[in-house]
Amino acid sequence: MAEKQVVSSREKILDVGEARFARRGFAGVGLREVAEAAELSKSTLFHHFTSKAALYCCVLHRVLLRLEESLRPALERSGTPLARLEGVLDALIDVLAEHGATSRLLLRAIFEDDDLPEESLPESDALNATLARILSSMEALIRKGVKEGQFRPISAKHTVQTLIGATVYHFASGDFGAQLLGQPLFSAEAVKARREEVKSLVRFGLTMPESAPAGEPS
Amino acid sequence: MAEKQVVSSREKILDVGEARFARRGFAGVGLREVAEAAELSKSTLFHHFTSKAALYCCVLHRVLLRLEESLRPALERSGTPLARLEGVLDALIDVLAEHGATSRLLLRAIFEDDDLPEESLPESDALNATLARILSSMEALIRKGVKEGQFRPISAKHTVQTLIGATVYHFASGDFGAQLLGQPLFSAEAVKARREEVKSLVRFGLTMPESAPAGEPS
DNA sequence: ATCCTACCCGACCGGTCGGTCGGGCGATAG
DNA sequence: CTATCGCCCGACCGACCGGTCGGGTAGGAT
Repeated sequence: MAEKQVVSSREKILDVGEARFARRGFAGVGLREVAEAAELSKSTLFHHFTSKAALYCCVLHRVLLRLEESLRPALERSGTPLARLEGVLDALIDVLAEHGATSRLLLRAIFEDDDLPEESLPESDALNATLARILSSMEALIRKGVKEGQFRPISAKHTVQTLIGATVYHFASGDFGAQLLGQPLFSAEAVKARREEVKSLVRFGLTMPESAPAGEPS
Repeated sequence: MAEKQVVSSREKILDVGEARFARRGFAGVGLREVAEAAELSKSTLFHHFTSKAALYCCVLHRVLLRLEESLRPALERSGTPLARLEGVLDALIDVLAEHGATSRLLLRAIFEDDDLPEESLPESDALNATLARILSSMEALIRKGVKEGQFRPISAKHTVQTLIGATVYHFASGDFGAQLLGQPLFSAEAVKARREEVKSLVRFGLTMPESAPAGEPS
């Protein structure tokens, strides 16, 4: 018998932790709340996880592993880099849309460097390795293909949200985002590059007709 | 005498709160920590603010007011909508780059709906009104101008970060983001529109030469 | 029957949380 | 002089925090 119950206690704790941490963040969630929602005693949490921080890392790691698994087929499929990248983004969007908590968790993990204590748990190391794997494969894909494409419409609301989102996100990323980018986020070069990029996105977004042809009659 | 000291206690509390809340979030900051950093007693915090939530709202509101003030000249300047919007984004980038805490605070305010207790403080209402003002004026500007523009280079790293950032941000926005967008974030139409938008951004980003001509010789 | 292991629990620990209370201090008004 | 007011403080509160402890229970191996 592989599983003791319909769903193991460990998985149930991770499920609850994923939902709770996504909604209120690391500091905002109490272990009593998690235990109660998982229909377990708080002591049992410490039987499965060594600390609250370890539980948090395990939750994040499971999310990243699930994400990697969802992206892998698209990454390994044959075809042009553009088609493969679009497939990856399709898969990314699908998995984010399916699990509402995933993106919140990722965003927190990316821009909340200070949630966890400074010491690095073994769980956090495994987590970072998985994240690095995902990012490097996507970056390699982008770096490989330089193609031209045709435009697609974006509504004004989508445009403003994307611009604000991308910009706020950029500067909100902190040390973690700087690590992704490979240079300090607030350096003069980075600010200048960001500015040019946003201007380009604006010009790009504004070339799109505002009415959406894809469904949505309202 | 308008000011009692070089900087009033109230402003000092707001300064400390801004930095701390940006770094660790609402639940992650204790009032003792704030009081100590502001060189005041914790009791004094409650003399100036009715509760921790009220203090948090006042911090956010001050940030938004400062942001609105920075954007106003660019918004009111004459010129084409494209030039004005670029000026607004310039100002936005400048203010975000200058105050590192601002963007983190904004991101939290946008995607952490559950940080604050459910009841709406009077402070939070004023805050939401200011946010709505800023967003509507930017959206009106975008909606007004549909122009074509020339491209600017984006590096692969910038591209992947923007794509991930914009996408994660989109799905991380939750109820607050759905309010910005005017429709549910996870509806089939929204997912489809988002997918098309991201594809367009990919094609757009990939048409850019990867070497940057604008300064930056390294 | 005995032992071991995995799993789970209630009770409890020291410490910290947001928030309250009564009073002290200095300036201004009468 | 006293009264008042804005500002500030130390001491304190009940509730809750993350984490520990000793014990209980079921099952598989011997």
